[in-house]
Amino acid sequence: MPITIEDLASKLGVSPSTVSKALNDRDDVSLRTKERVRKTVRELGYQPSAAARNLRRQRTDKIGLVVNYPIHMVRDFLAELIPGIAARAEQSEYHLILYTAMARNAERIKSLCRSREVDGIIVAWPPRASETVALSQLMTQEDMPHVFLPRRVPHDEISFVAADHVGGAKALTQHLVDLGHRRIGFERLPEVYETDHDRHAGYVQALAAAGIDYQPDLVVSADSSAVDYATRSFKTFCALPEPPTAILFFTDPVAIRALSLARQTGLRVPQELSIAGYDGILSSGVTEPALTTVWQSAAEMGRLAVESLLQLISDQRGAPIQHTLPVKLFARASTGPNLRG
Amino acid sequence: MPITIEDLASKLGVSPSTVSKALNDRDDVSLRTKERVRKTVRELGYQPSAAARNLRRQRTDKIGLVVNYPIHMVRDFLAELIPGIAARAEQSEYHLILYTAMARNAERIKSLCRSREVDGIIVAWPPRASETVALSQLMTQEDMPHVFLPRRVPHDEISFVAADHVGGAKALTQHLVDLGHRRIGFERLPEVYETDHDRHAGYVQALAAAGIDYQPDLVVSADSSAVDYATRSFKTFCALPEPPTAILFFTDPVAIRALSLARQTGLRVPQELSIAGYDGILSSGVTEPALTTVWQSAAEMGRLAVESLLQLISDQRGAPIQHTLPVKLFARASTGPNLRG
DNA sequence: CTTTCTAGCGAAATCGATTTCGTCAGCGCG
DNA sequence: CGCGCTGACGAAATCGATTTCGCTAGAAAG
Repeated sequence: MPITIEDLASKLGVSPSTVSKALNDRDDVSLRTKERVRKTVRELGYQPSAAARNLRRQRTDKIGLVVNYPIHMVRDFLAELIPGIAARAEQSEYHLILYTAMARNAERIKSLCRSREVDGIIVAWPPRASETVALSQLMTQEDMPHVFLPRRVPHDEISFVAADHVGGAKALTQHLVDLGHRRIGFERLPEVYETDHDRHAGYVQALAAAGIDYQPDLVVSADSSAVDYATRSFKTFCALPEPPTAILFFTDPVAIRALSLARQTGLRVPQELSIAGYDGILSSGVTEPALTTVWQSAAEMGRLAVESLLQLISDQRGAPIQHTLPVKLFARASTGPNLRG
Repeated sequence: MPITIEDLASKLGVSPSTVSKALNDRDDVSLRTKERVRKTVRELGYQPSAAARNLRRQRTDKIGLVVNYPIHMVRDFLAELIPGIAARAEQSEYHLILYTAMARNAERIKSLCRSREVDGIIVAWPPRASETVALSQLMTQEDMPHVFLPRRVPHDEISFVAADHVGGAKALTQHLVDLGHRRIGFERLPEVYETDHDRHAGYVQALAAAGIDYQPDLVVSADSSAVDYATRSFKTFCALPEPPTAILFFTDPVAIRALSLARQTGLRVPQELSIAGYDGILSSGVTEPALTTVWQSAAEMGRLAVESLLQLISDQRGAPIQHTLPVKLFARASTGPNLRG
């Protein structure tokens, strides 16, 4: 039903090849003919069939975003990331296709590669390095350019865009040290995650730089399988013989939960306890007191991921691209001077 | 480079047509052959080329989401909407393509229709009914099924999924009336927007039902062009000879801003002033005090939009589908009994 | 005047699937 | 035995663009 290139050609009295070449600005078409073609295209509102050109050109001008994680757990981040990706992609005449229902399913990613419905893939949130490596190998075999997000992958051949979690945790810890804290609690996840490893390293580095001894009992492993592990972690800290005067929680939601637990317990924040989060979700600015946190710009990561991917797509055999973005410290009211010595 | 149907066919010693028919489960292929084909497909990991089948079948199994609005203004809603849409679409083997950079650009929507790269379109946020109608006509001409979101369109032939803003504003107003308020401030937008019209209608209805006279000076038009119109609206309310004891703000962010302005002014919420928002953004639950608001489930709207769209796609000439979803009242701590008589 | 280019165009192949239509073998039936 | 029917398959057309490869006419060169 829509106008085809053939319709156009016969209306102009030329062949379809000429029309195609005119539209793609090849140099074996006269200027006069190009003008005529373009004029008629505008008049008729001709738009080439995406399917036909995809088939012939063997590319689609689309990139895929595979979210390999329960979406509700990363909503805030996605809310920034997706517009960031889409905006940058559209600048280069690419569009974004979303694949959300393929959690941990290598089989589906393989199908996606083979169907060739995208020219490249951004994979978000495979939290373990081992999974990441497996997925990367699979996509490499299928000749599918790809970039991982939002954490580094300890592997030279894999492209990623990550936030600098060493630097982030270090900056937060440093901030607390500057406020006079010396007993700083640190909530961590099981060490299989690179992110946890990095943040812990940042914490350790900042302590060392300040000449503070590392005290293992101030580091609490969150039992993320428990329903309300925020409460659990918080209580563990409070139950210590000598509780910390400041605590770094692993994510903002946990820290926000801790804020209200502290209120319930009658602990004043930040006078009696400083609390900091991590990740800079949208809500963190409006709590009472406002939460100190570090922020990784998801939109910026998305933008960079697209740029890296486009480069991988054009440079057939280019080197992997790895970006580590600085994170920014937001020192707010939930952290304050250590008044307990 | 990837395996084609021809490779498969020659490996099996049958024709491509037979392979295709086997995979599409046609009944002029023997069961034995089907089994053989399926087995080999699994072994080789064959996946049909999306472009080729799109071209031949004249459909793509993809739907487009056109966000016709500055994204940063609707981030919270999008964070819910997009996963809702994607999840429902993927249940039916559809995928979602995002188009964000086509604000107010009918030309680009027309191109999208003609390129046939999607089978249907969900259009989010054309705030004015006139725009909506124009876009709808355009897409109808191009034979492109489409659904609008997230507000009603005053037009019988246009499909949409909307939240019930009359009901929402009514419920909020009623809630305040129940708390003993009789001077209830209402912030509104210019009336060109259906949403504003509906909410105002709900406010008026609730007042009437409670036997309270409508007082024009309690209704403040927000000057949404001003940078900090939240402050402006708030001050206008406070400057009234007889200020309201409760205020309904147009959106949660404005209400959240009002909360902190009230704190600065020394006005206690809710004892001296009740404040309510609208839209149920994620942050609203963590303010101090927690914000009373109404919530429209964006995920649910997305789900419904996809279902409507799929139906429009299959029923070539089906009737338009219109859904108005109830909104839910979240009565929280920012509204309380009227203590000022 | 012949030969050689070159600019500009078109015919046809191509991308990889689906679908239509025709073929053929085998079977049942009169 | 001949006819029609059916089940199973393949050849070829098709979707709508792009790209390769010729072809031709006229200009330039000798």
